[in-house]
Amino acid sequence: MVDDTAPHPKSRGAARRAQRRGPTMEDVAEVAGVSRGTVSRALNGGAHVSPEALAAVHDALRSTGYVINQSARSLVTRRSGAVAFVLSDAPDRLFEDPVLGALMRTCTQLLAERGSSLMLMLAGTPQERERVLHFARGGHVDGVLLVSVHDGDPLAAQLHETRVPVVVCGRPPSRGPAFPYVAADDRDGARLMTRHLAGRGRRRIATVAGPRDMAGGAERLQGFRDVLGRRASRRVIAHATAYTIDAGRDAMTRLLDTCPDLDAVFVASDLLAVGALQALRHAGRAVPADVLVGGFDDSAIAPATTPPLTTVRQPLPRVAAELVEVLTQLIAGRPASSRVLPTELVLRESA
Amino acid sequence: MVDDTAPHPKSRGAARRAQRRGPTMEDVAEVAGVSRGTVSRALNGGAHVSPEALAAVHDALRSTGYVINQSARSLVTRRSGAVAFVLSDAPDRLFEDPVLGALMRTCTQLLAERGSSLMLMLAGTPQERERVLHFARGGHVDGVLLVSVHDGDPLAAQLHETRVPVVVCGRPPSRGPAFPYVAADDRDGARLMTRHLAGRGRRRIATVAGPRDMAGGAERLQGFRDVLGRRASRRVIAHATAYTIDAGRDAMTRLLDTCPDLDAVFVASDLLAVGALQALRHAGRAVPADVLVGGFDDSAIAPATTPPLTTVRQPLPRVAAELVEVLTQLIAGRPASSRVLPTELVLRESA
DNA sequence: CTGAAAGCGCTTACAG
DNA sequence: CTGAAAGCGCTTACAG
Repeated sequence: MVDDTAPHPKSRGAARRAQRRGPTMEDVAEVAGVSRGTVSRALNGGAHVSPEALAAVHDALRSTGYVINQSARSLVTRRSGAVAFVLSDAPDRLFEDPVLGALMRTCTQLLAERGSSLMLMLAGTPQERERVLHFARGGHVDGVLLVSVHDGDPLAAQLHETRVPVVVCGRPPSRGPAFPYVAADDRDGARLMTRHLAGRGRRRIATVAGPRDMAGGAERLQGFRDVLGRRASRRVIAHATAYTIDAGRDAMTRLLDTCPDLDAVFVASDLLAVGALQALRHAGRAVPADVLVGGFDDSAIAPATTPPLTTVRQPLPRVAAELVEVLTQLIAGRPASSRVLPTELVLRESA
Repeated sequence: MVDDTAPHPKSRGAARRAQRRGPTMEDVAEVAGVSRGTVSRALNGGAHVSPEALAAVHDALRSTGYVINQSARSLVTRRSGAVAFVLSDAPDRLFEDPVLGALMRTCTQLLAERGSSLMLMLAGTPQERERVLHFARGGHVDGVLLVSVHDGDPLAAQLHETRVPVVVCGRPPSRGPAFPYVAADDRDGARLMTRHLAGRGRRRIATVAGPRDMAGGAERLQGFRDVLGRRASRRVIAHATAYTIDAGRDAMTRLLDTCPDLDAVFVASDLLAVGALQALRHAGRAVPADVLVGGFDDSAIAPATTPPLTTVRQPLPRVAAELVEVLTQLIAGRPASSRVLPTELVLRESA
């Protein structure tokens, strides 16, 4: 006769389940009639597991409704399964930009397909940056996607010290650590647009450049200069203070002041172009009759401006895909190199 | 004489550090001259720890550069420290909307202040939804912020079964599970705008309503009807198929067809209004001279449309704050009730 | 192929 | 107030 009141293995599992803990790997093993180790192996690729055991485990998995405990797994594998999407610039107004949304969305999706998650992190303030570093050092994330870095950004250098895998979106400033990056070919895109403007017979071509210290800005301005040479005098260049509609309006207004006879303008982002169009309208200049306006990005807003915006397309889905790909390589310990993706001119009505 | 070659406790820690594992709580305890338990207590509020021990631990914390291992902590506390921000609708075009960006940004920030992280998750496809459920069941997230649910969304019901804390952004469909929600007062906002339109002497007021099955849409339409009564015939209502610029243009075009004599239109979102303005312009109707246009949201695009958009402000920062607050309560096991936040009219030039 | 066992780094009753 | 110890749920050499 056995003492039925004595606790035995089976009752433990039952009790645990009763208190809503969810089945553990031990429970699955019990149901499948194998050991915990075998269940684990079956879950992780199924190498060194017999077909029968595999089948039994799979049955047990569904019958128990097993869900792995990621914390327990992470504790031993030292992989969190998450990636930080870090907005390195003061992101107050950054979120207005559809470009960012598109990037975030595609990254989230591609990461999910690889079983990883996107953790959104802000890094505009010192405390926020400290938090990012903390996450990197503590292994809370396996890698970081660094978006919108600007010159002299302290975060990049600090991240470098943590040795966490990092890939930068956009060409990073030359003075920071040499992280791999993925960027659209900003310079060539700017050349494409500037040439287009010049090709339409305009003589006085100006540009609203991006903020001086931000990724992409310098490249696009350089492309503009490549085509225009000495004609690209300072009077013809206005730097926006941020990538926002308001900043675009202000910069365009200044441009109209310093260079009233301009007949075309290359604006370094679509959002800036929305502002530039406003300023032009306000000044009574017709687009494209009096002034040709070319944007950059081909974001969701471009076809919706008045008139619809001729712009340079950044291949955002590809940027996102390469970003995720490169980071995945890095996390796996494999080397990965930067990629620069081609841009293309998208003709609409503004130029 | 002691055998110096024998491994002893201290050498273990040193070896571990050498292989770049980072200091553990054990190391901190050793440096502070206390036990691991005391370090843990010091870290978790410092209750039942003497001032001296506390000081010693804090010194050791900085001198060792200790960073907690979140996985280990989560394993025992059953708290992940992360919250899922779930985009329940097919999010293809959703990310265009600055409203979403603002919401995400503020939530991320407020969550960070409370030591939690925002995990972005898409839930447009069955696989994506399954992933969300998996995360909820597996405790990978402590709670979920459900954004943009629509009628008949299967995710809500399934999430309910997992018993994970959920708070919905926007008024959830009446037939789903009764999650607490945080919403702007859509109905009252719509009334405000419709009354404003009527107050400016317009006789033929139409509306571009949101998609039939989406959160907010029904409420805003109801508010419109509240004011207009029987005058709100079907001819005067066009439903957009999504909250996008394109859908706004299409809906406005249809409206112009069915109700060519309209002299004012209440558009259920700013992004839709951008499209509506395009359609109006294309049809040669001057805004506001011929047609008054009122939007909803007061998103970043509103001041930048042509003409600047009169709209209804949703208090997004407050929505985000309440969302985080309610979810925090729920996670802590305290009950929390829904909140509806007041909206206000923002007068610009379109109406 | 498979099981027993050690170990990942914490937290938290339990004694004292 | 504090330490010793159990335990959270996994993975992964190590034997067999």
